[in-house]
Amino acid sequence: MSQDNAGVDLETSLGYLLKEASSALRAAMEEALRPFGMNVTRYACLELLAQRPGLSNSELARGAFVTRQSMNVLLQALEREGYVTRPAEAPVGKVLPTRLTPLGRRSLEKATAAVRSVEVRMLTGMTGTEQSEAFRLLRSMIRSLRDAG
Amino acid sequence: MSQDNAGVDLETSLGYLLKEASSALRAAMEEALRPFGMNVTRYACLELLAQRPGLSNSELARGAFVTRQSMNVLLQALEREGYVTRPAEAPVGKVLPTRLTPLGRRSLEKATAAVRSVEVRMLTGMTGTEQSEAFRLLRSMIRSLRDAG
DNA sequence: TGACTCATGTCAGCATTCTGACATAAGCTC
DNA sequence: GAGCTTATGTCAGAATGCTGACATGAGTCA
Repeated sequence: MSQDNAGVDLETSLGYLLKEASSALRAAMEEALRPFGMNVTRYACLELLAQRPGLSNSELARGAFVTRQSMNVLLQALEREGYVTRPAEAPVGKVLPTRLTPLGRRSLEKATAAVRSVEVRMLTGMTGTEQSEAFRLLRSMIRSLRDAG
Repeated sequence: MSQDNAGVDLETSLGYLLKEASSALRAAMEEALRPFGMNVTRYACLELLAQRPGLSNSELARGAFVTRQSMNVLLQALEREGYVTRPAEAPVGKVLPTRLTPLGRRSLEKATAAVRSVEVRMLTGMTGTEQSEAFRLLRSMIRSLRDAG
């Protein structure tokens, strides 16, 4: 197993495990969303808009962990397909507040159940205390990464 | 804050937080690797080969969380640039065992220090016990996701 | 041996996301 | 107001990763 090397040991690296968990979660979500003709980024965008109506393109991009250019492409598609609406002109500045249409809301509701079942499955076997602890530890990692970013 | 909706509350979703942590880690690693002309997938491939020489294309793909088609493209580039070698013919079956060249090893060594510093930074403020706990909890999530995948 | 299943390497085409660039608007300082 | 910085929306091109498909080799089982 070549234990005595100078590199990062992937078997015991928390960063590698984090990537592995995230990859498994993403795969499970993509699979769950496929029947609805949706992918993770699309779902994240709709879910963000459901919880915080009027978010701008850039805010949605940050919330879905993609660039604002990528989110712009997605929003144009969602708008064309009638899932969201944006005013033709910015009420203030350049920011275009986006909102779900009834169609978008219906589409989201169907997908939400599937996504929630994936999250429930992921938490199987963990107590409430352990879930809180996982939450706290992940928050700590995020903060540390950002601080000296 | 629209608390009383039926959707997944992103503010308290462990899945969302997992994605956020993974995204922050990836961004930090890409930034750390950029000075060396490397990205995360490239680094993961070299690191895997350093720890387990002779891995095949498919095995590397699984270890780096990409498809074997993507890894194949990467390996062809790494081979062309002289970082890895593969036999012209498979010793057994179709599997082509890949190995680092001295150039590949030197390239990896320079990047490893940068990557390790990112991981150290991420773990800042966590005790050894907490790191073990994080490891255990992530493993649990991965297992649960795979089981009914 | 033959049929079946599974894993592998690889090619081609497509989808998604990114980087680079530009114009514009808001806020802040002098 | 003038100048600077920052943030935004958007377009264009490039990089990256994925799905689909095919041929091939190994293992299993009747």
